[in-house]
Amino acid sequence: MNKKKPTTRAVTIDEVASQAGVSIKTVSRVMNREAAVRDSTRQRVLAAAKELNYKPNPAARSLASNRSYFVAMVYDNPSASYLLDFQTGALDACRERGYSLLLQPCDYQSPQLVEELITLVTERGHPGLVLTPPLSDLTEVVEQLDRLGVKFVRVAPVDPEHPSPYVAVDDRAAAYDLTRYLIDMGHKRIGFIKGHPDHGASQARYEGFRGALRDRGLGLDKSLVVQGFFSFESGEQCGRTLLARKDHPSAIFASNDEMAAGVLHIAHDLGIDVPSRLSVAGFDDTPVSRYTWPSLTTIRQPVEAMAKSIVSTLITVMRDERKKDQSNGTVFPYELVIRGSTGPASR
Amino acid sequence: MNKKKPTTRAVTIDEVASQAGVSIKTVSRVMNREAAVRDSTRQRVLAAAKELNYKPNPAARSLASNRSYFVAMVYDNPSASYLLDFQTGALDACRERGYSLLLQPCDYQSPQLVEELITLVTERGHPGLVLTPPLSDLTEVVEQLDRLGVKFVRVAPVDPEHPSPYVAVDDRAAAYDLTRYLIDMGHKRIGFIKGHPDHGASQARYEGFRGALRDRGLGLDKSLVVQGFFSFESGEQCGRTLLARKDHPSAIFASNDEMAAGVLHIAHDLGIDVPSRLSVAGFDDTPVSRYTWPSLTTIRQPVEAMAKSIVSTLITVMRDERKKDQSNGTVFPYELVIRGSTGPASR
DNA sequence: AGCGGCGATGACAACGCTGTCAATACTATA
DNA sequence: TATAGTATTGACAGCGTTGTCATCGCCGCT
Repeated sequence: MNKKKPTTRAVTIDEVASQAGVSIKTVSRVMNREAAVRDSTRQRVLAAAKELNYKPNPAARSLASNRSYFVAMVYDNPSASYLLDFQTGALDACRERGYSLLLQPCDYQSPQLVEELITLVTERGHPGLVLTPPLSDLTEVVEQLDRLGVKFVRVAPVDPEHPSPYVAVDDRAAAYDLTRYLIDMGHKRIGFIKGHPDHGASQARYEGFRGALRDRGLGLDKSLVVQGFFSFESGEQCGRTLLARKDHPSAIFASNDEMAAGVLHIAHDLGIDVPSRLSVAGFDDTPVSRYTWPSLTTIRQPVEAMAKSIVSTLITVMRDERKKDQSNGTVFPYELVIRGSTGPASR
Repeated sequence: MNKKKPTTRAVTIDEVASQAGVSIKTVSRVMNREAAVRDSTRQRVLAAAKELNYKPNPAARSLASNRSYFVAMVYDNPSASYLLDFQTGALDACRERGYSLLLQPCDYQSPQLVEELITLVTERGHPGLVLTPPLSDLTEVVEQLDRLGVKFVRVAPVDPEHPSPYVAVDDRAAAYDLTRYLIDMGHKRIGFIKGHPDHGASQARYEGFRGALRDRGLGLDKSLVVQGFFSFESGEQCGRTLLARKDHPSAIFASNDEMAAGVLHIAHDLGIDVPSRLSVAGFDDTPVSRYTWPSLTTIRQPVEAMAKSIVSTLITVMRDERKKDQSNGTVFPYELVIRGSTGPASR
């Protein structure tokens, strides 16, 4: 029976080698998918490895090769659900390729940021880095890492100029679509809560918003645009600002779900019914968007798929010196999710 | 052709040794906090290490010592905010001790669970494991891991019998307090939504609820107790059940915040005002509890601190530094957080 | 048949650190 | 001052893998 009792002792390469009747070096070649191995030999080795349930020892591997089998996710204070989704996708990609995921929380404003990352990189045997927003937009960091030969990829960078690979959604277009939807529901005075100014997406979303107003022939009323910081509290504050006036906007588009939740709170406080007297929309489709009352109209991003994709790319970069002519970015589709927090403008 | 990028090279132990004028073995001793080093020597080595910014190479370390410098967090589908909080605390403890955190999502119902964990353990050089609920309650898993000599700790286990270290809060007492608070607000008919039956905490919370009713001389109306599964959707469903009747309870205690959020949704749907006609309470004080309207009365657990503490303990266990007579569990304090979703019973 | 070339393989020395155990430097005591 | 006993320290051999380079066949070609 193949039901072997699980053992905690690892099988070494020598055992596989003698089982297959080859040298350990050949086993190593097979395990690393190197080309120069006769196919019959490869099969024999693979069979032996499988039978013995051999797994290369990662410590020995990275010691000998000075390579890393780690991907480090670098983030600063993300929303919990974003982190979870991203991790799930990243872990998925890692598992497929036999890598592990490290977590590197950090402070994007720290002057020692690059230094810290370098420390991480050298300490851990040169893992690849995944820079999530807003780190993906720190030009100086990106350039220094590049100069030092650190392999990295970026998530949702504003500036796709840098040749490092990235994933993103078209924030501008998404915000445009959502705004147009609101306009088409009859809203003429729409409040906008900008996202954290250090996140590239904030600017893009704002531009999408303005673009839709323009294309629909509505002017931009600057007094209806307020600066938020992606937090629930900032959403409350902005909501208070926008809703204080008697002639408050009939719709508010917040640059993320948490701020939209804050706006809803204030609307409830003020006794403004949603959506009959006020429509509220968010962005990201985090679980939050379903916990609020009413549920939020928002934009869904395929965060998990994006994470999986970009981490997979990163691993490719770490391994192969991927072809230089390949396009460096992937843009994923978004989806407008309409829920109860938006409705036709009342008159 | 072989263009050499400026690369980051790690400082090795030899350099520190010669800088400090000792053997590499002595440096090794200092880095591992071994006792048998004269204090003056230690200082000299530490100074040299600091000056050169030396960091031991973890791969070499674990290869040579057959020890792991990893802690693996094993979890099944947790709430995002729990995961984030826990990770933050766990990472904190790891950083302090120079360890790294691995993530191991898994399916607690999988028959191959133990096998998978064993694979992880052997592949990764015997990391310590942190079992989060409901994995901490799988007796068979716990016993097998123990038998195989895997080092692990448990989070919020029902059954603290097993000698492995654990952290928890007193779920029973917390639920008791929250229930008593509701009763003291004048509620006599209180609905209860049980948590996922596979989570140990569910039972404890239910017991606390019943205990408070009993101590306050209120009978348990079984028709007001429904089974949930910790999800928002199950909360909605249970809420619908409890609120369908004309004489619905005047308060509902859900075993976690997400289910409480579901109840609020239904209450809104049915036009039942909260808290004037219905009080709703949750458990966990996740961010969700502030996004709902009204904000949720709930129980706060110091998840981050608990994570830090238990991971720190795990590392101690991994290093064999733990005194045997030490108690194996730590119970953290909880806090009753009263917000807008609960109020006096209407008459 | 002899020769160069190349694909396939193996021998062996790292990789940076820790475990073992021997060597040396102290300390207290007689 | 000598001596045993203890505290410090270092030499050296791996840990399991990969990089380098030598070797071995086998091929086609002269």
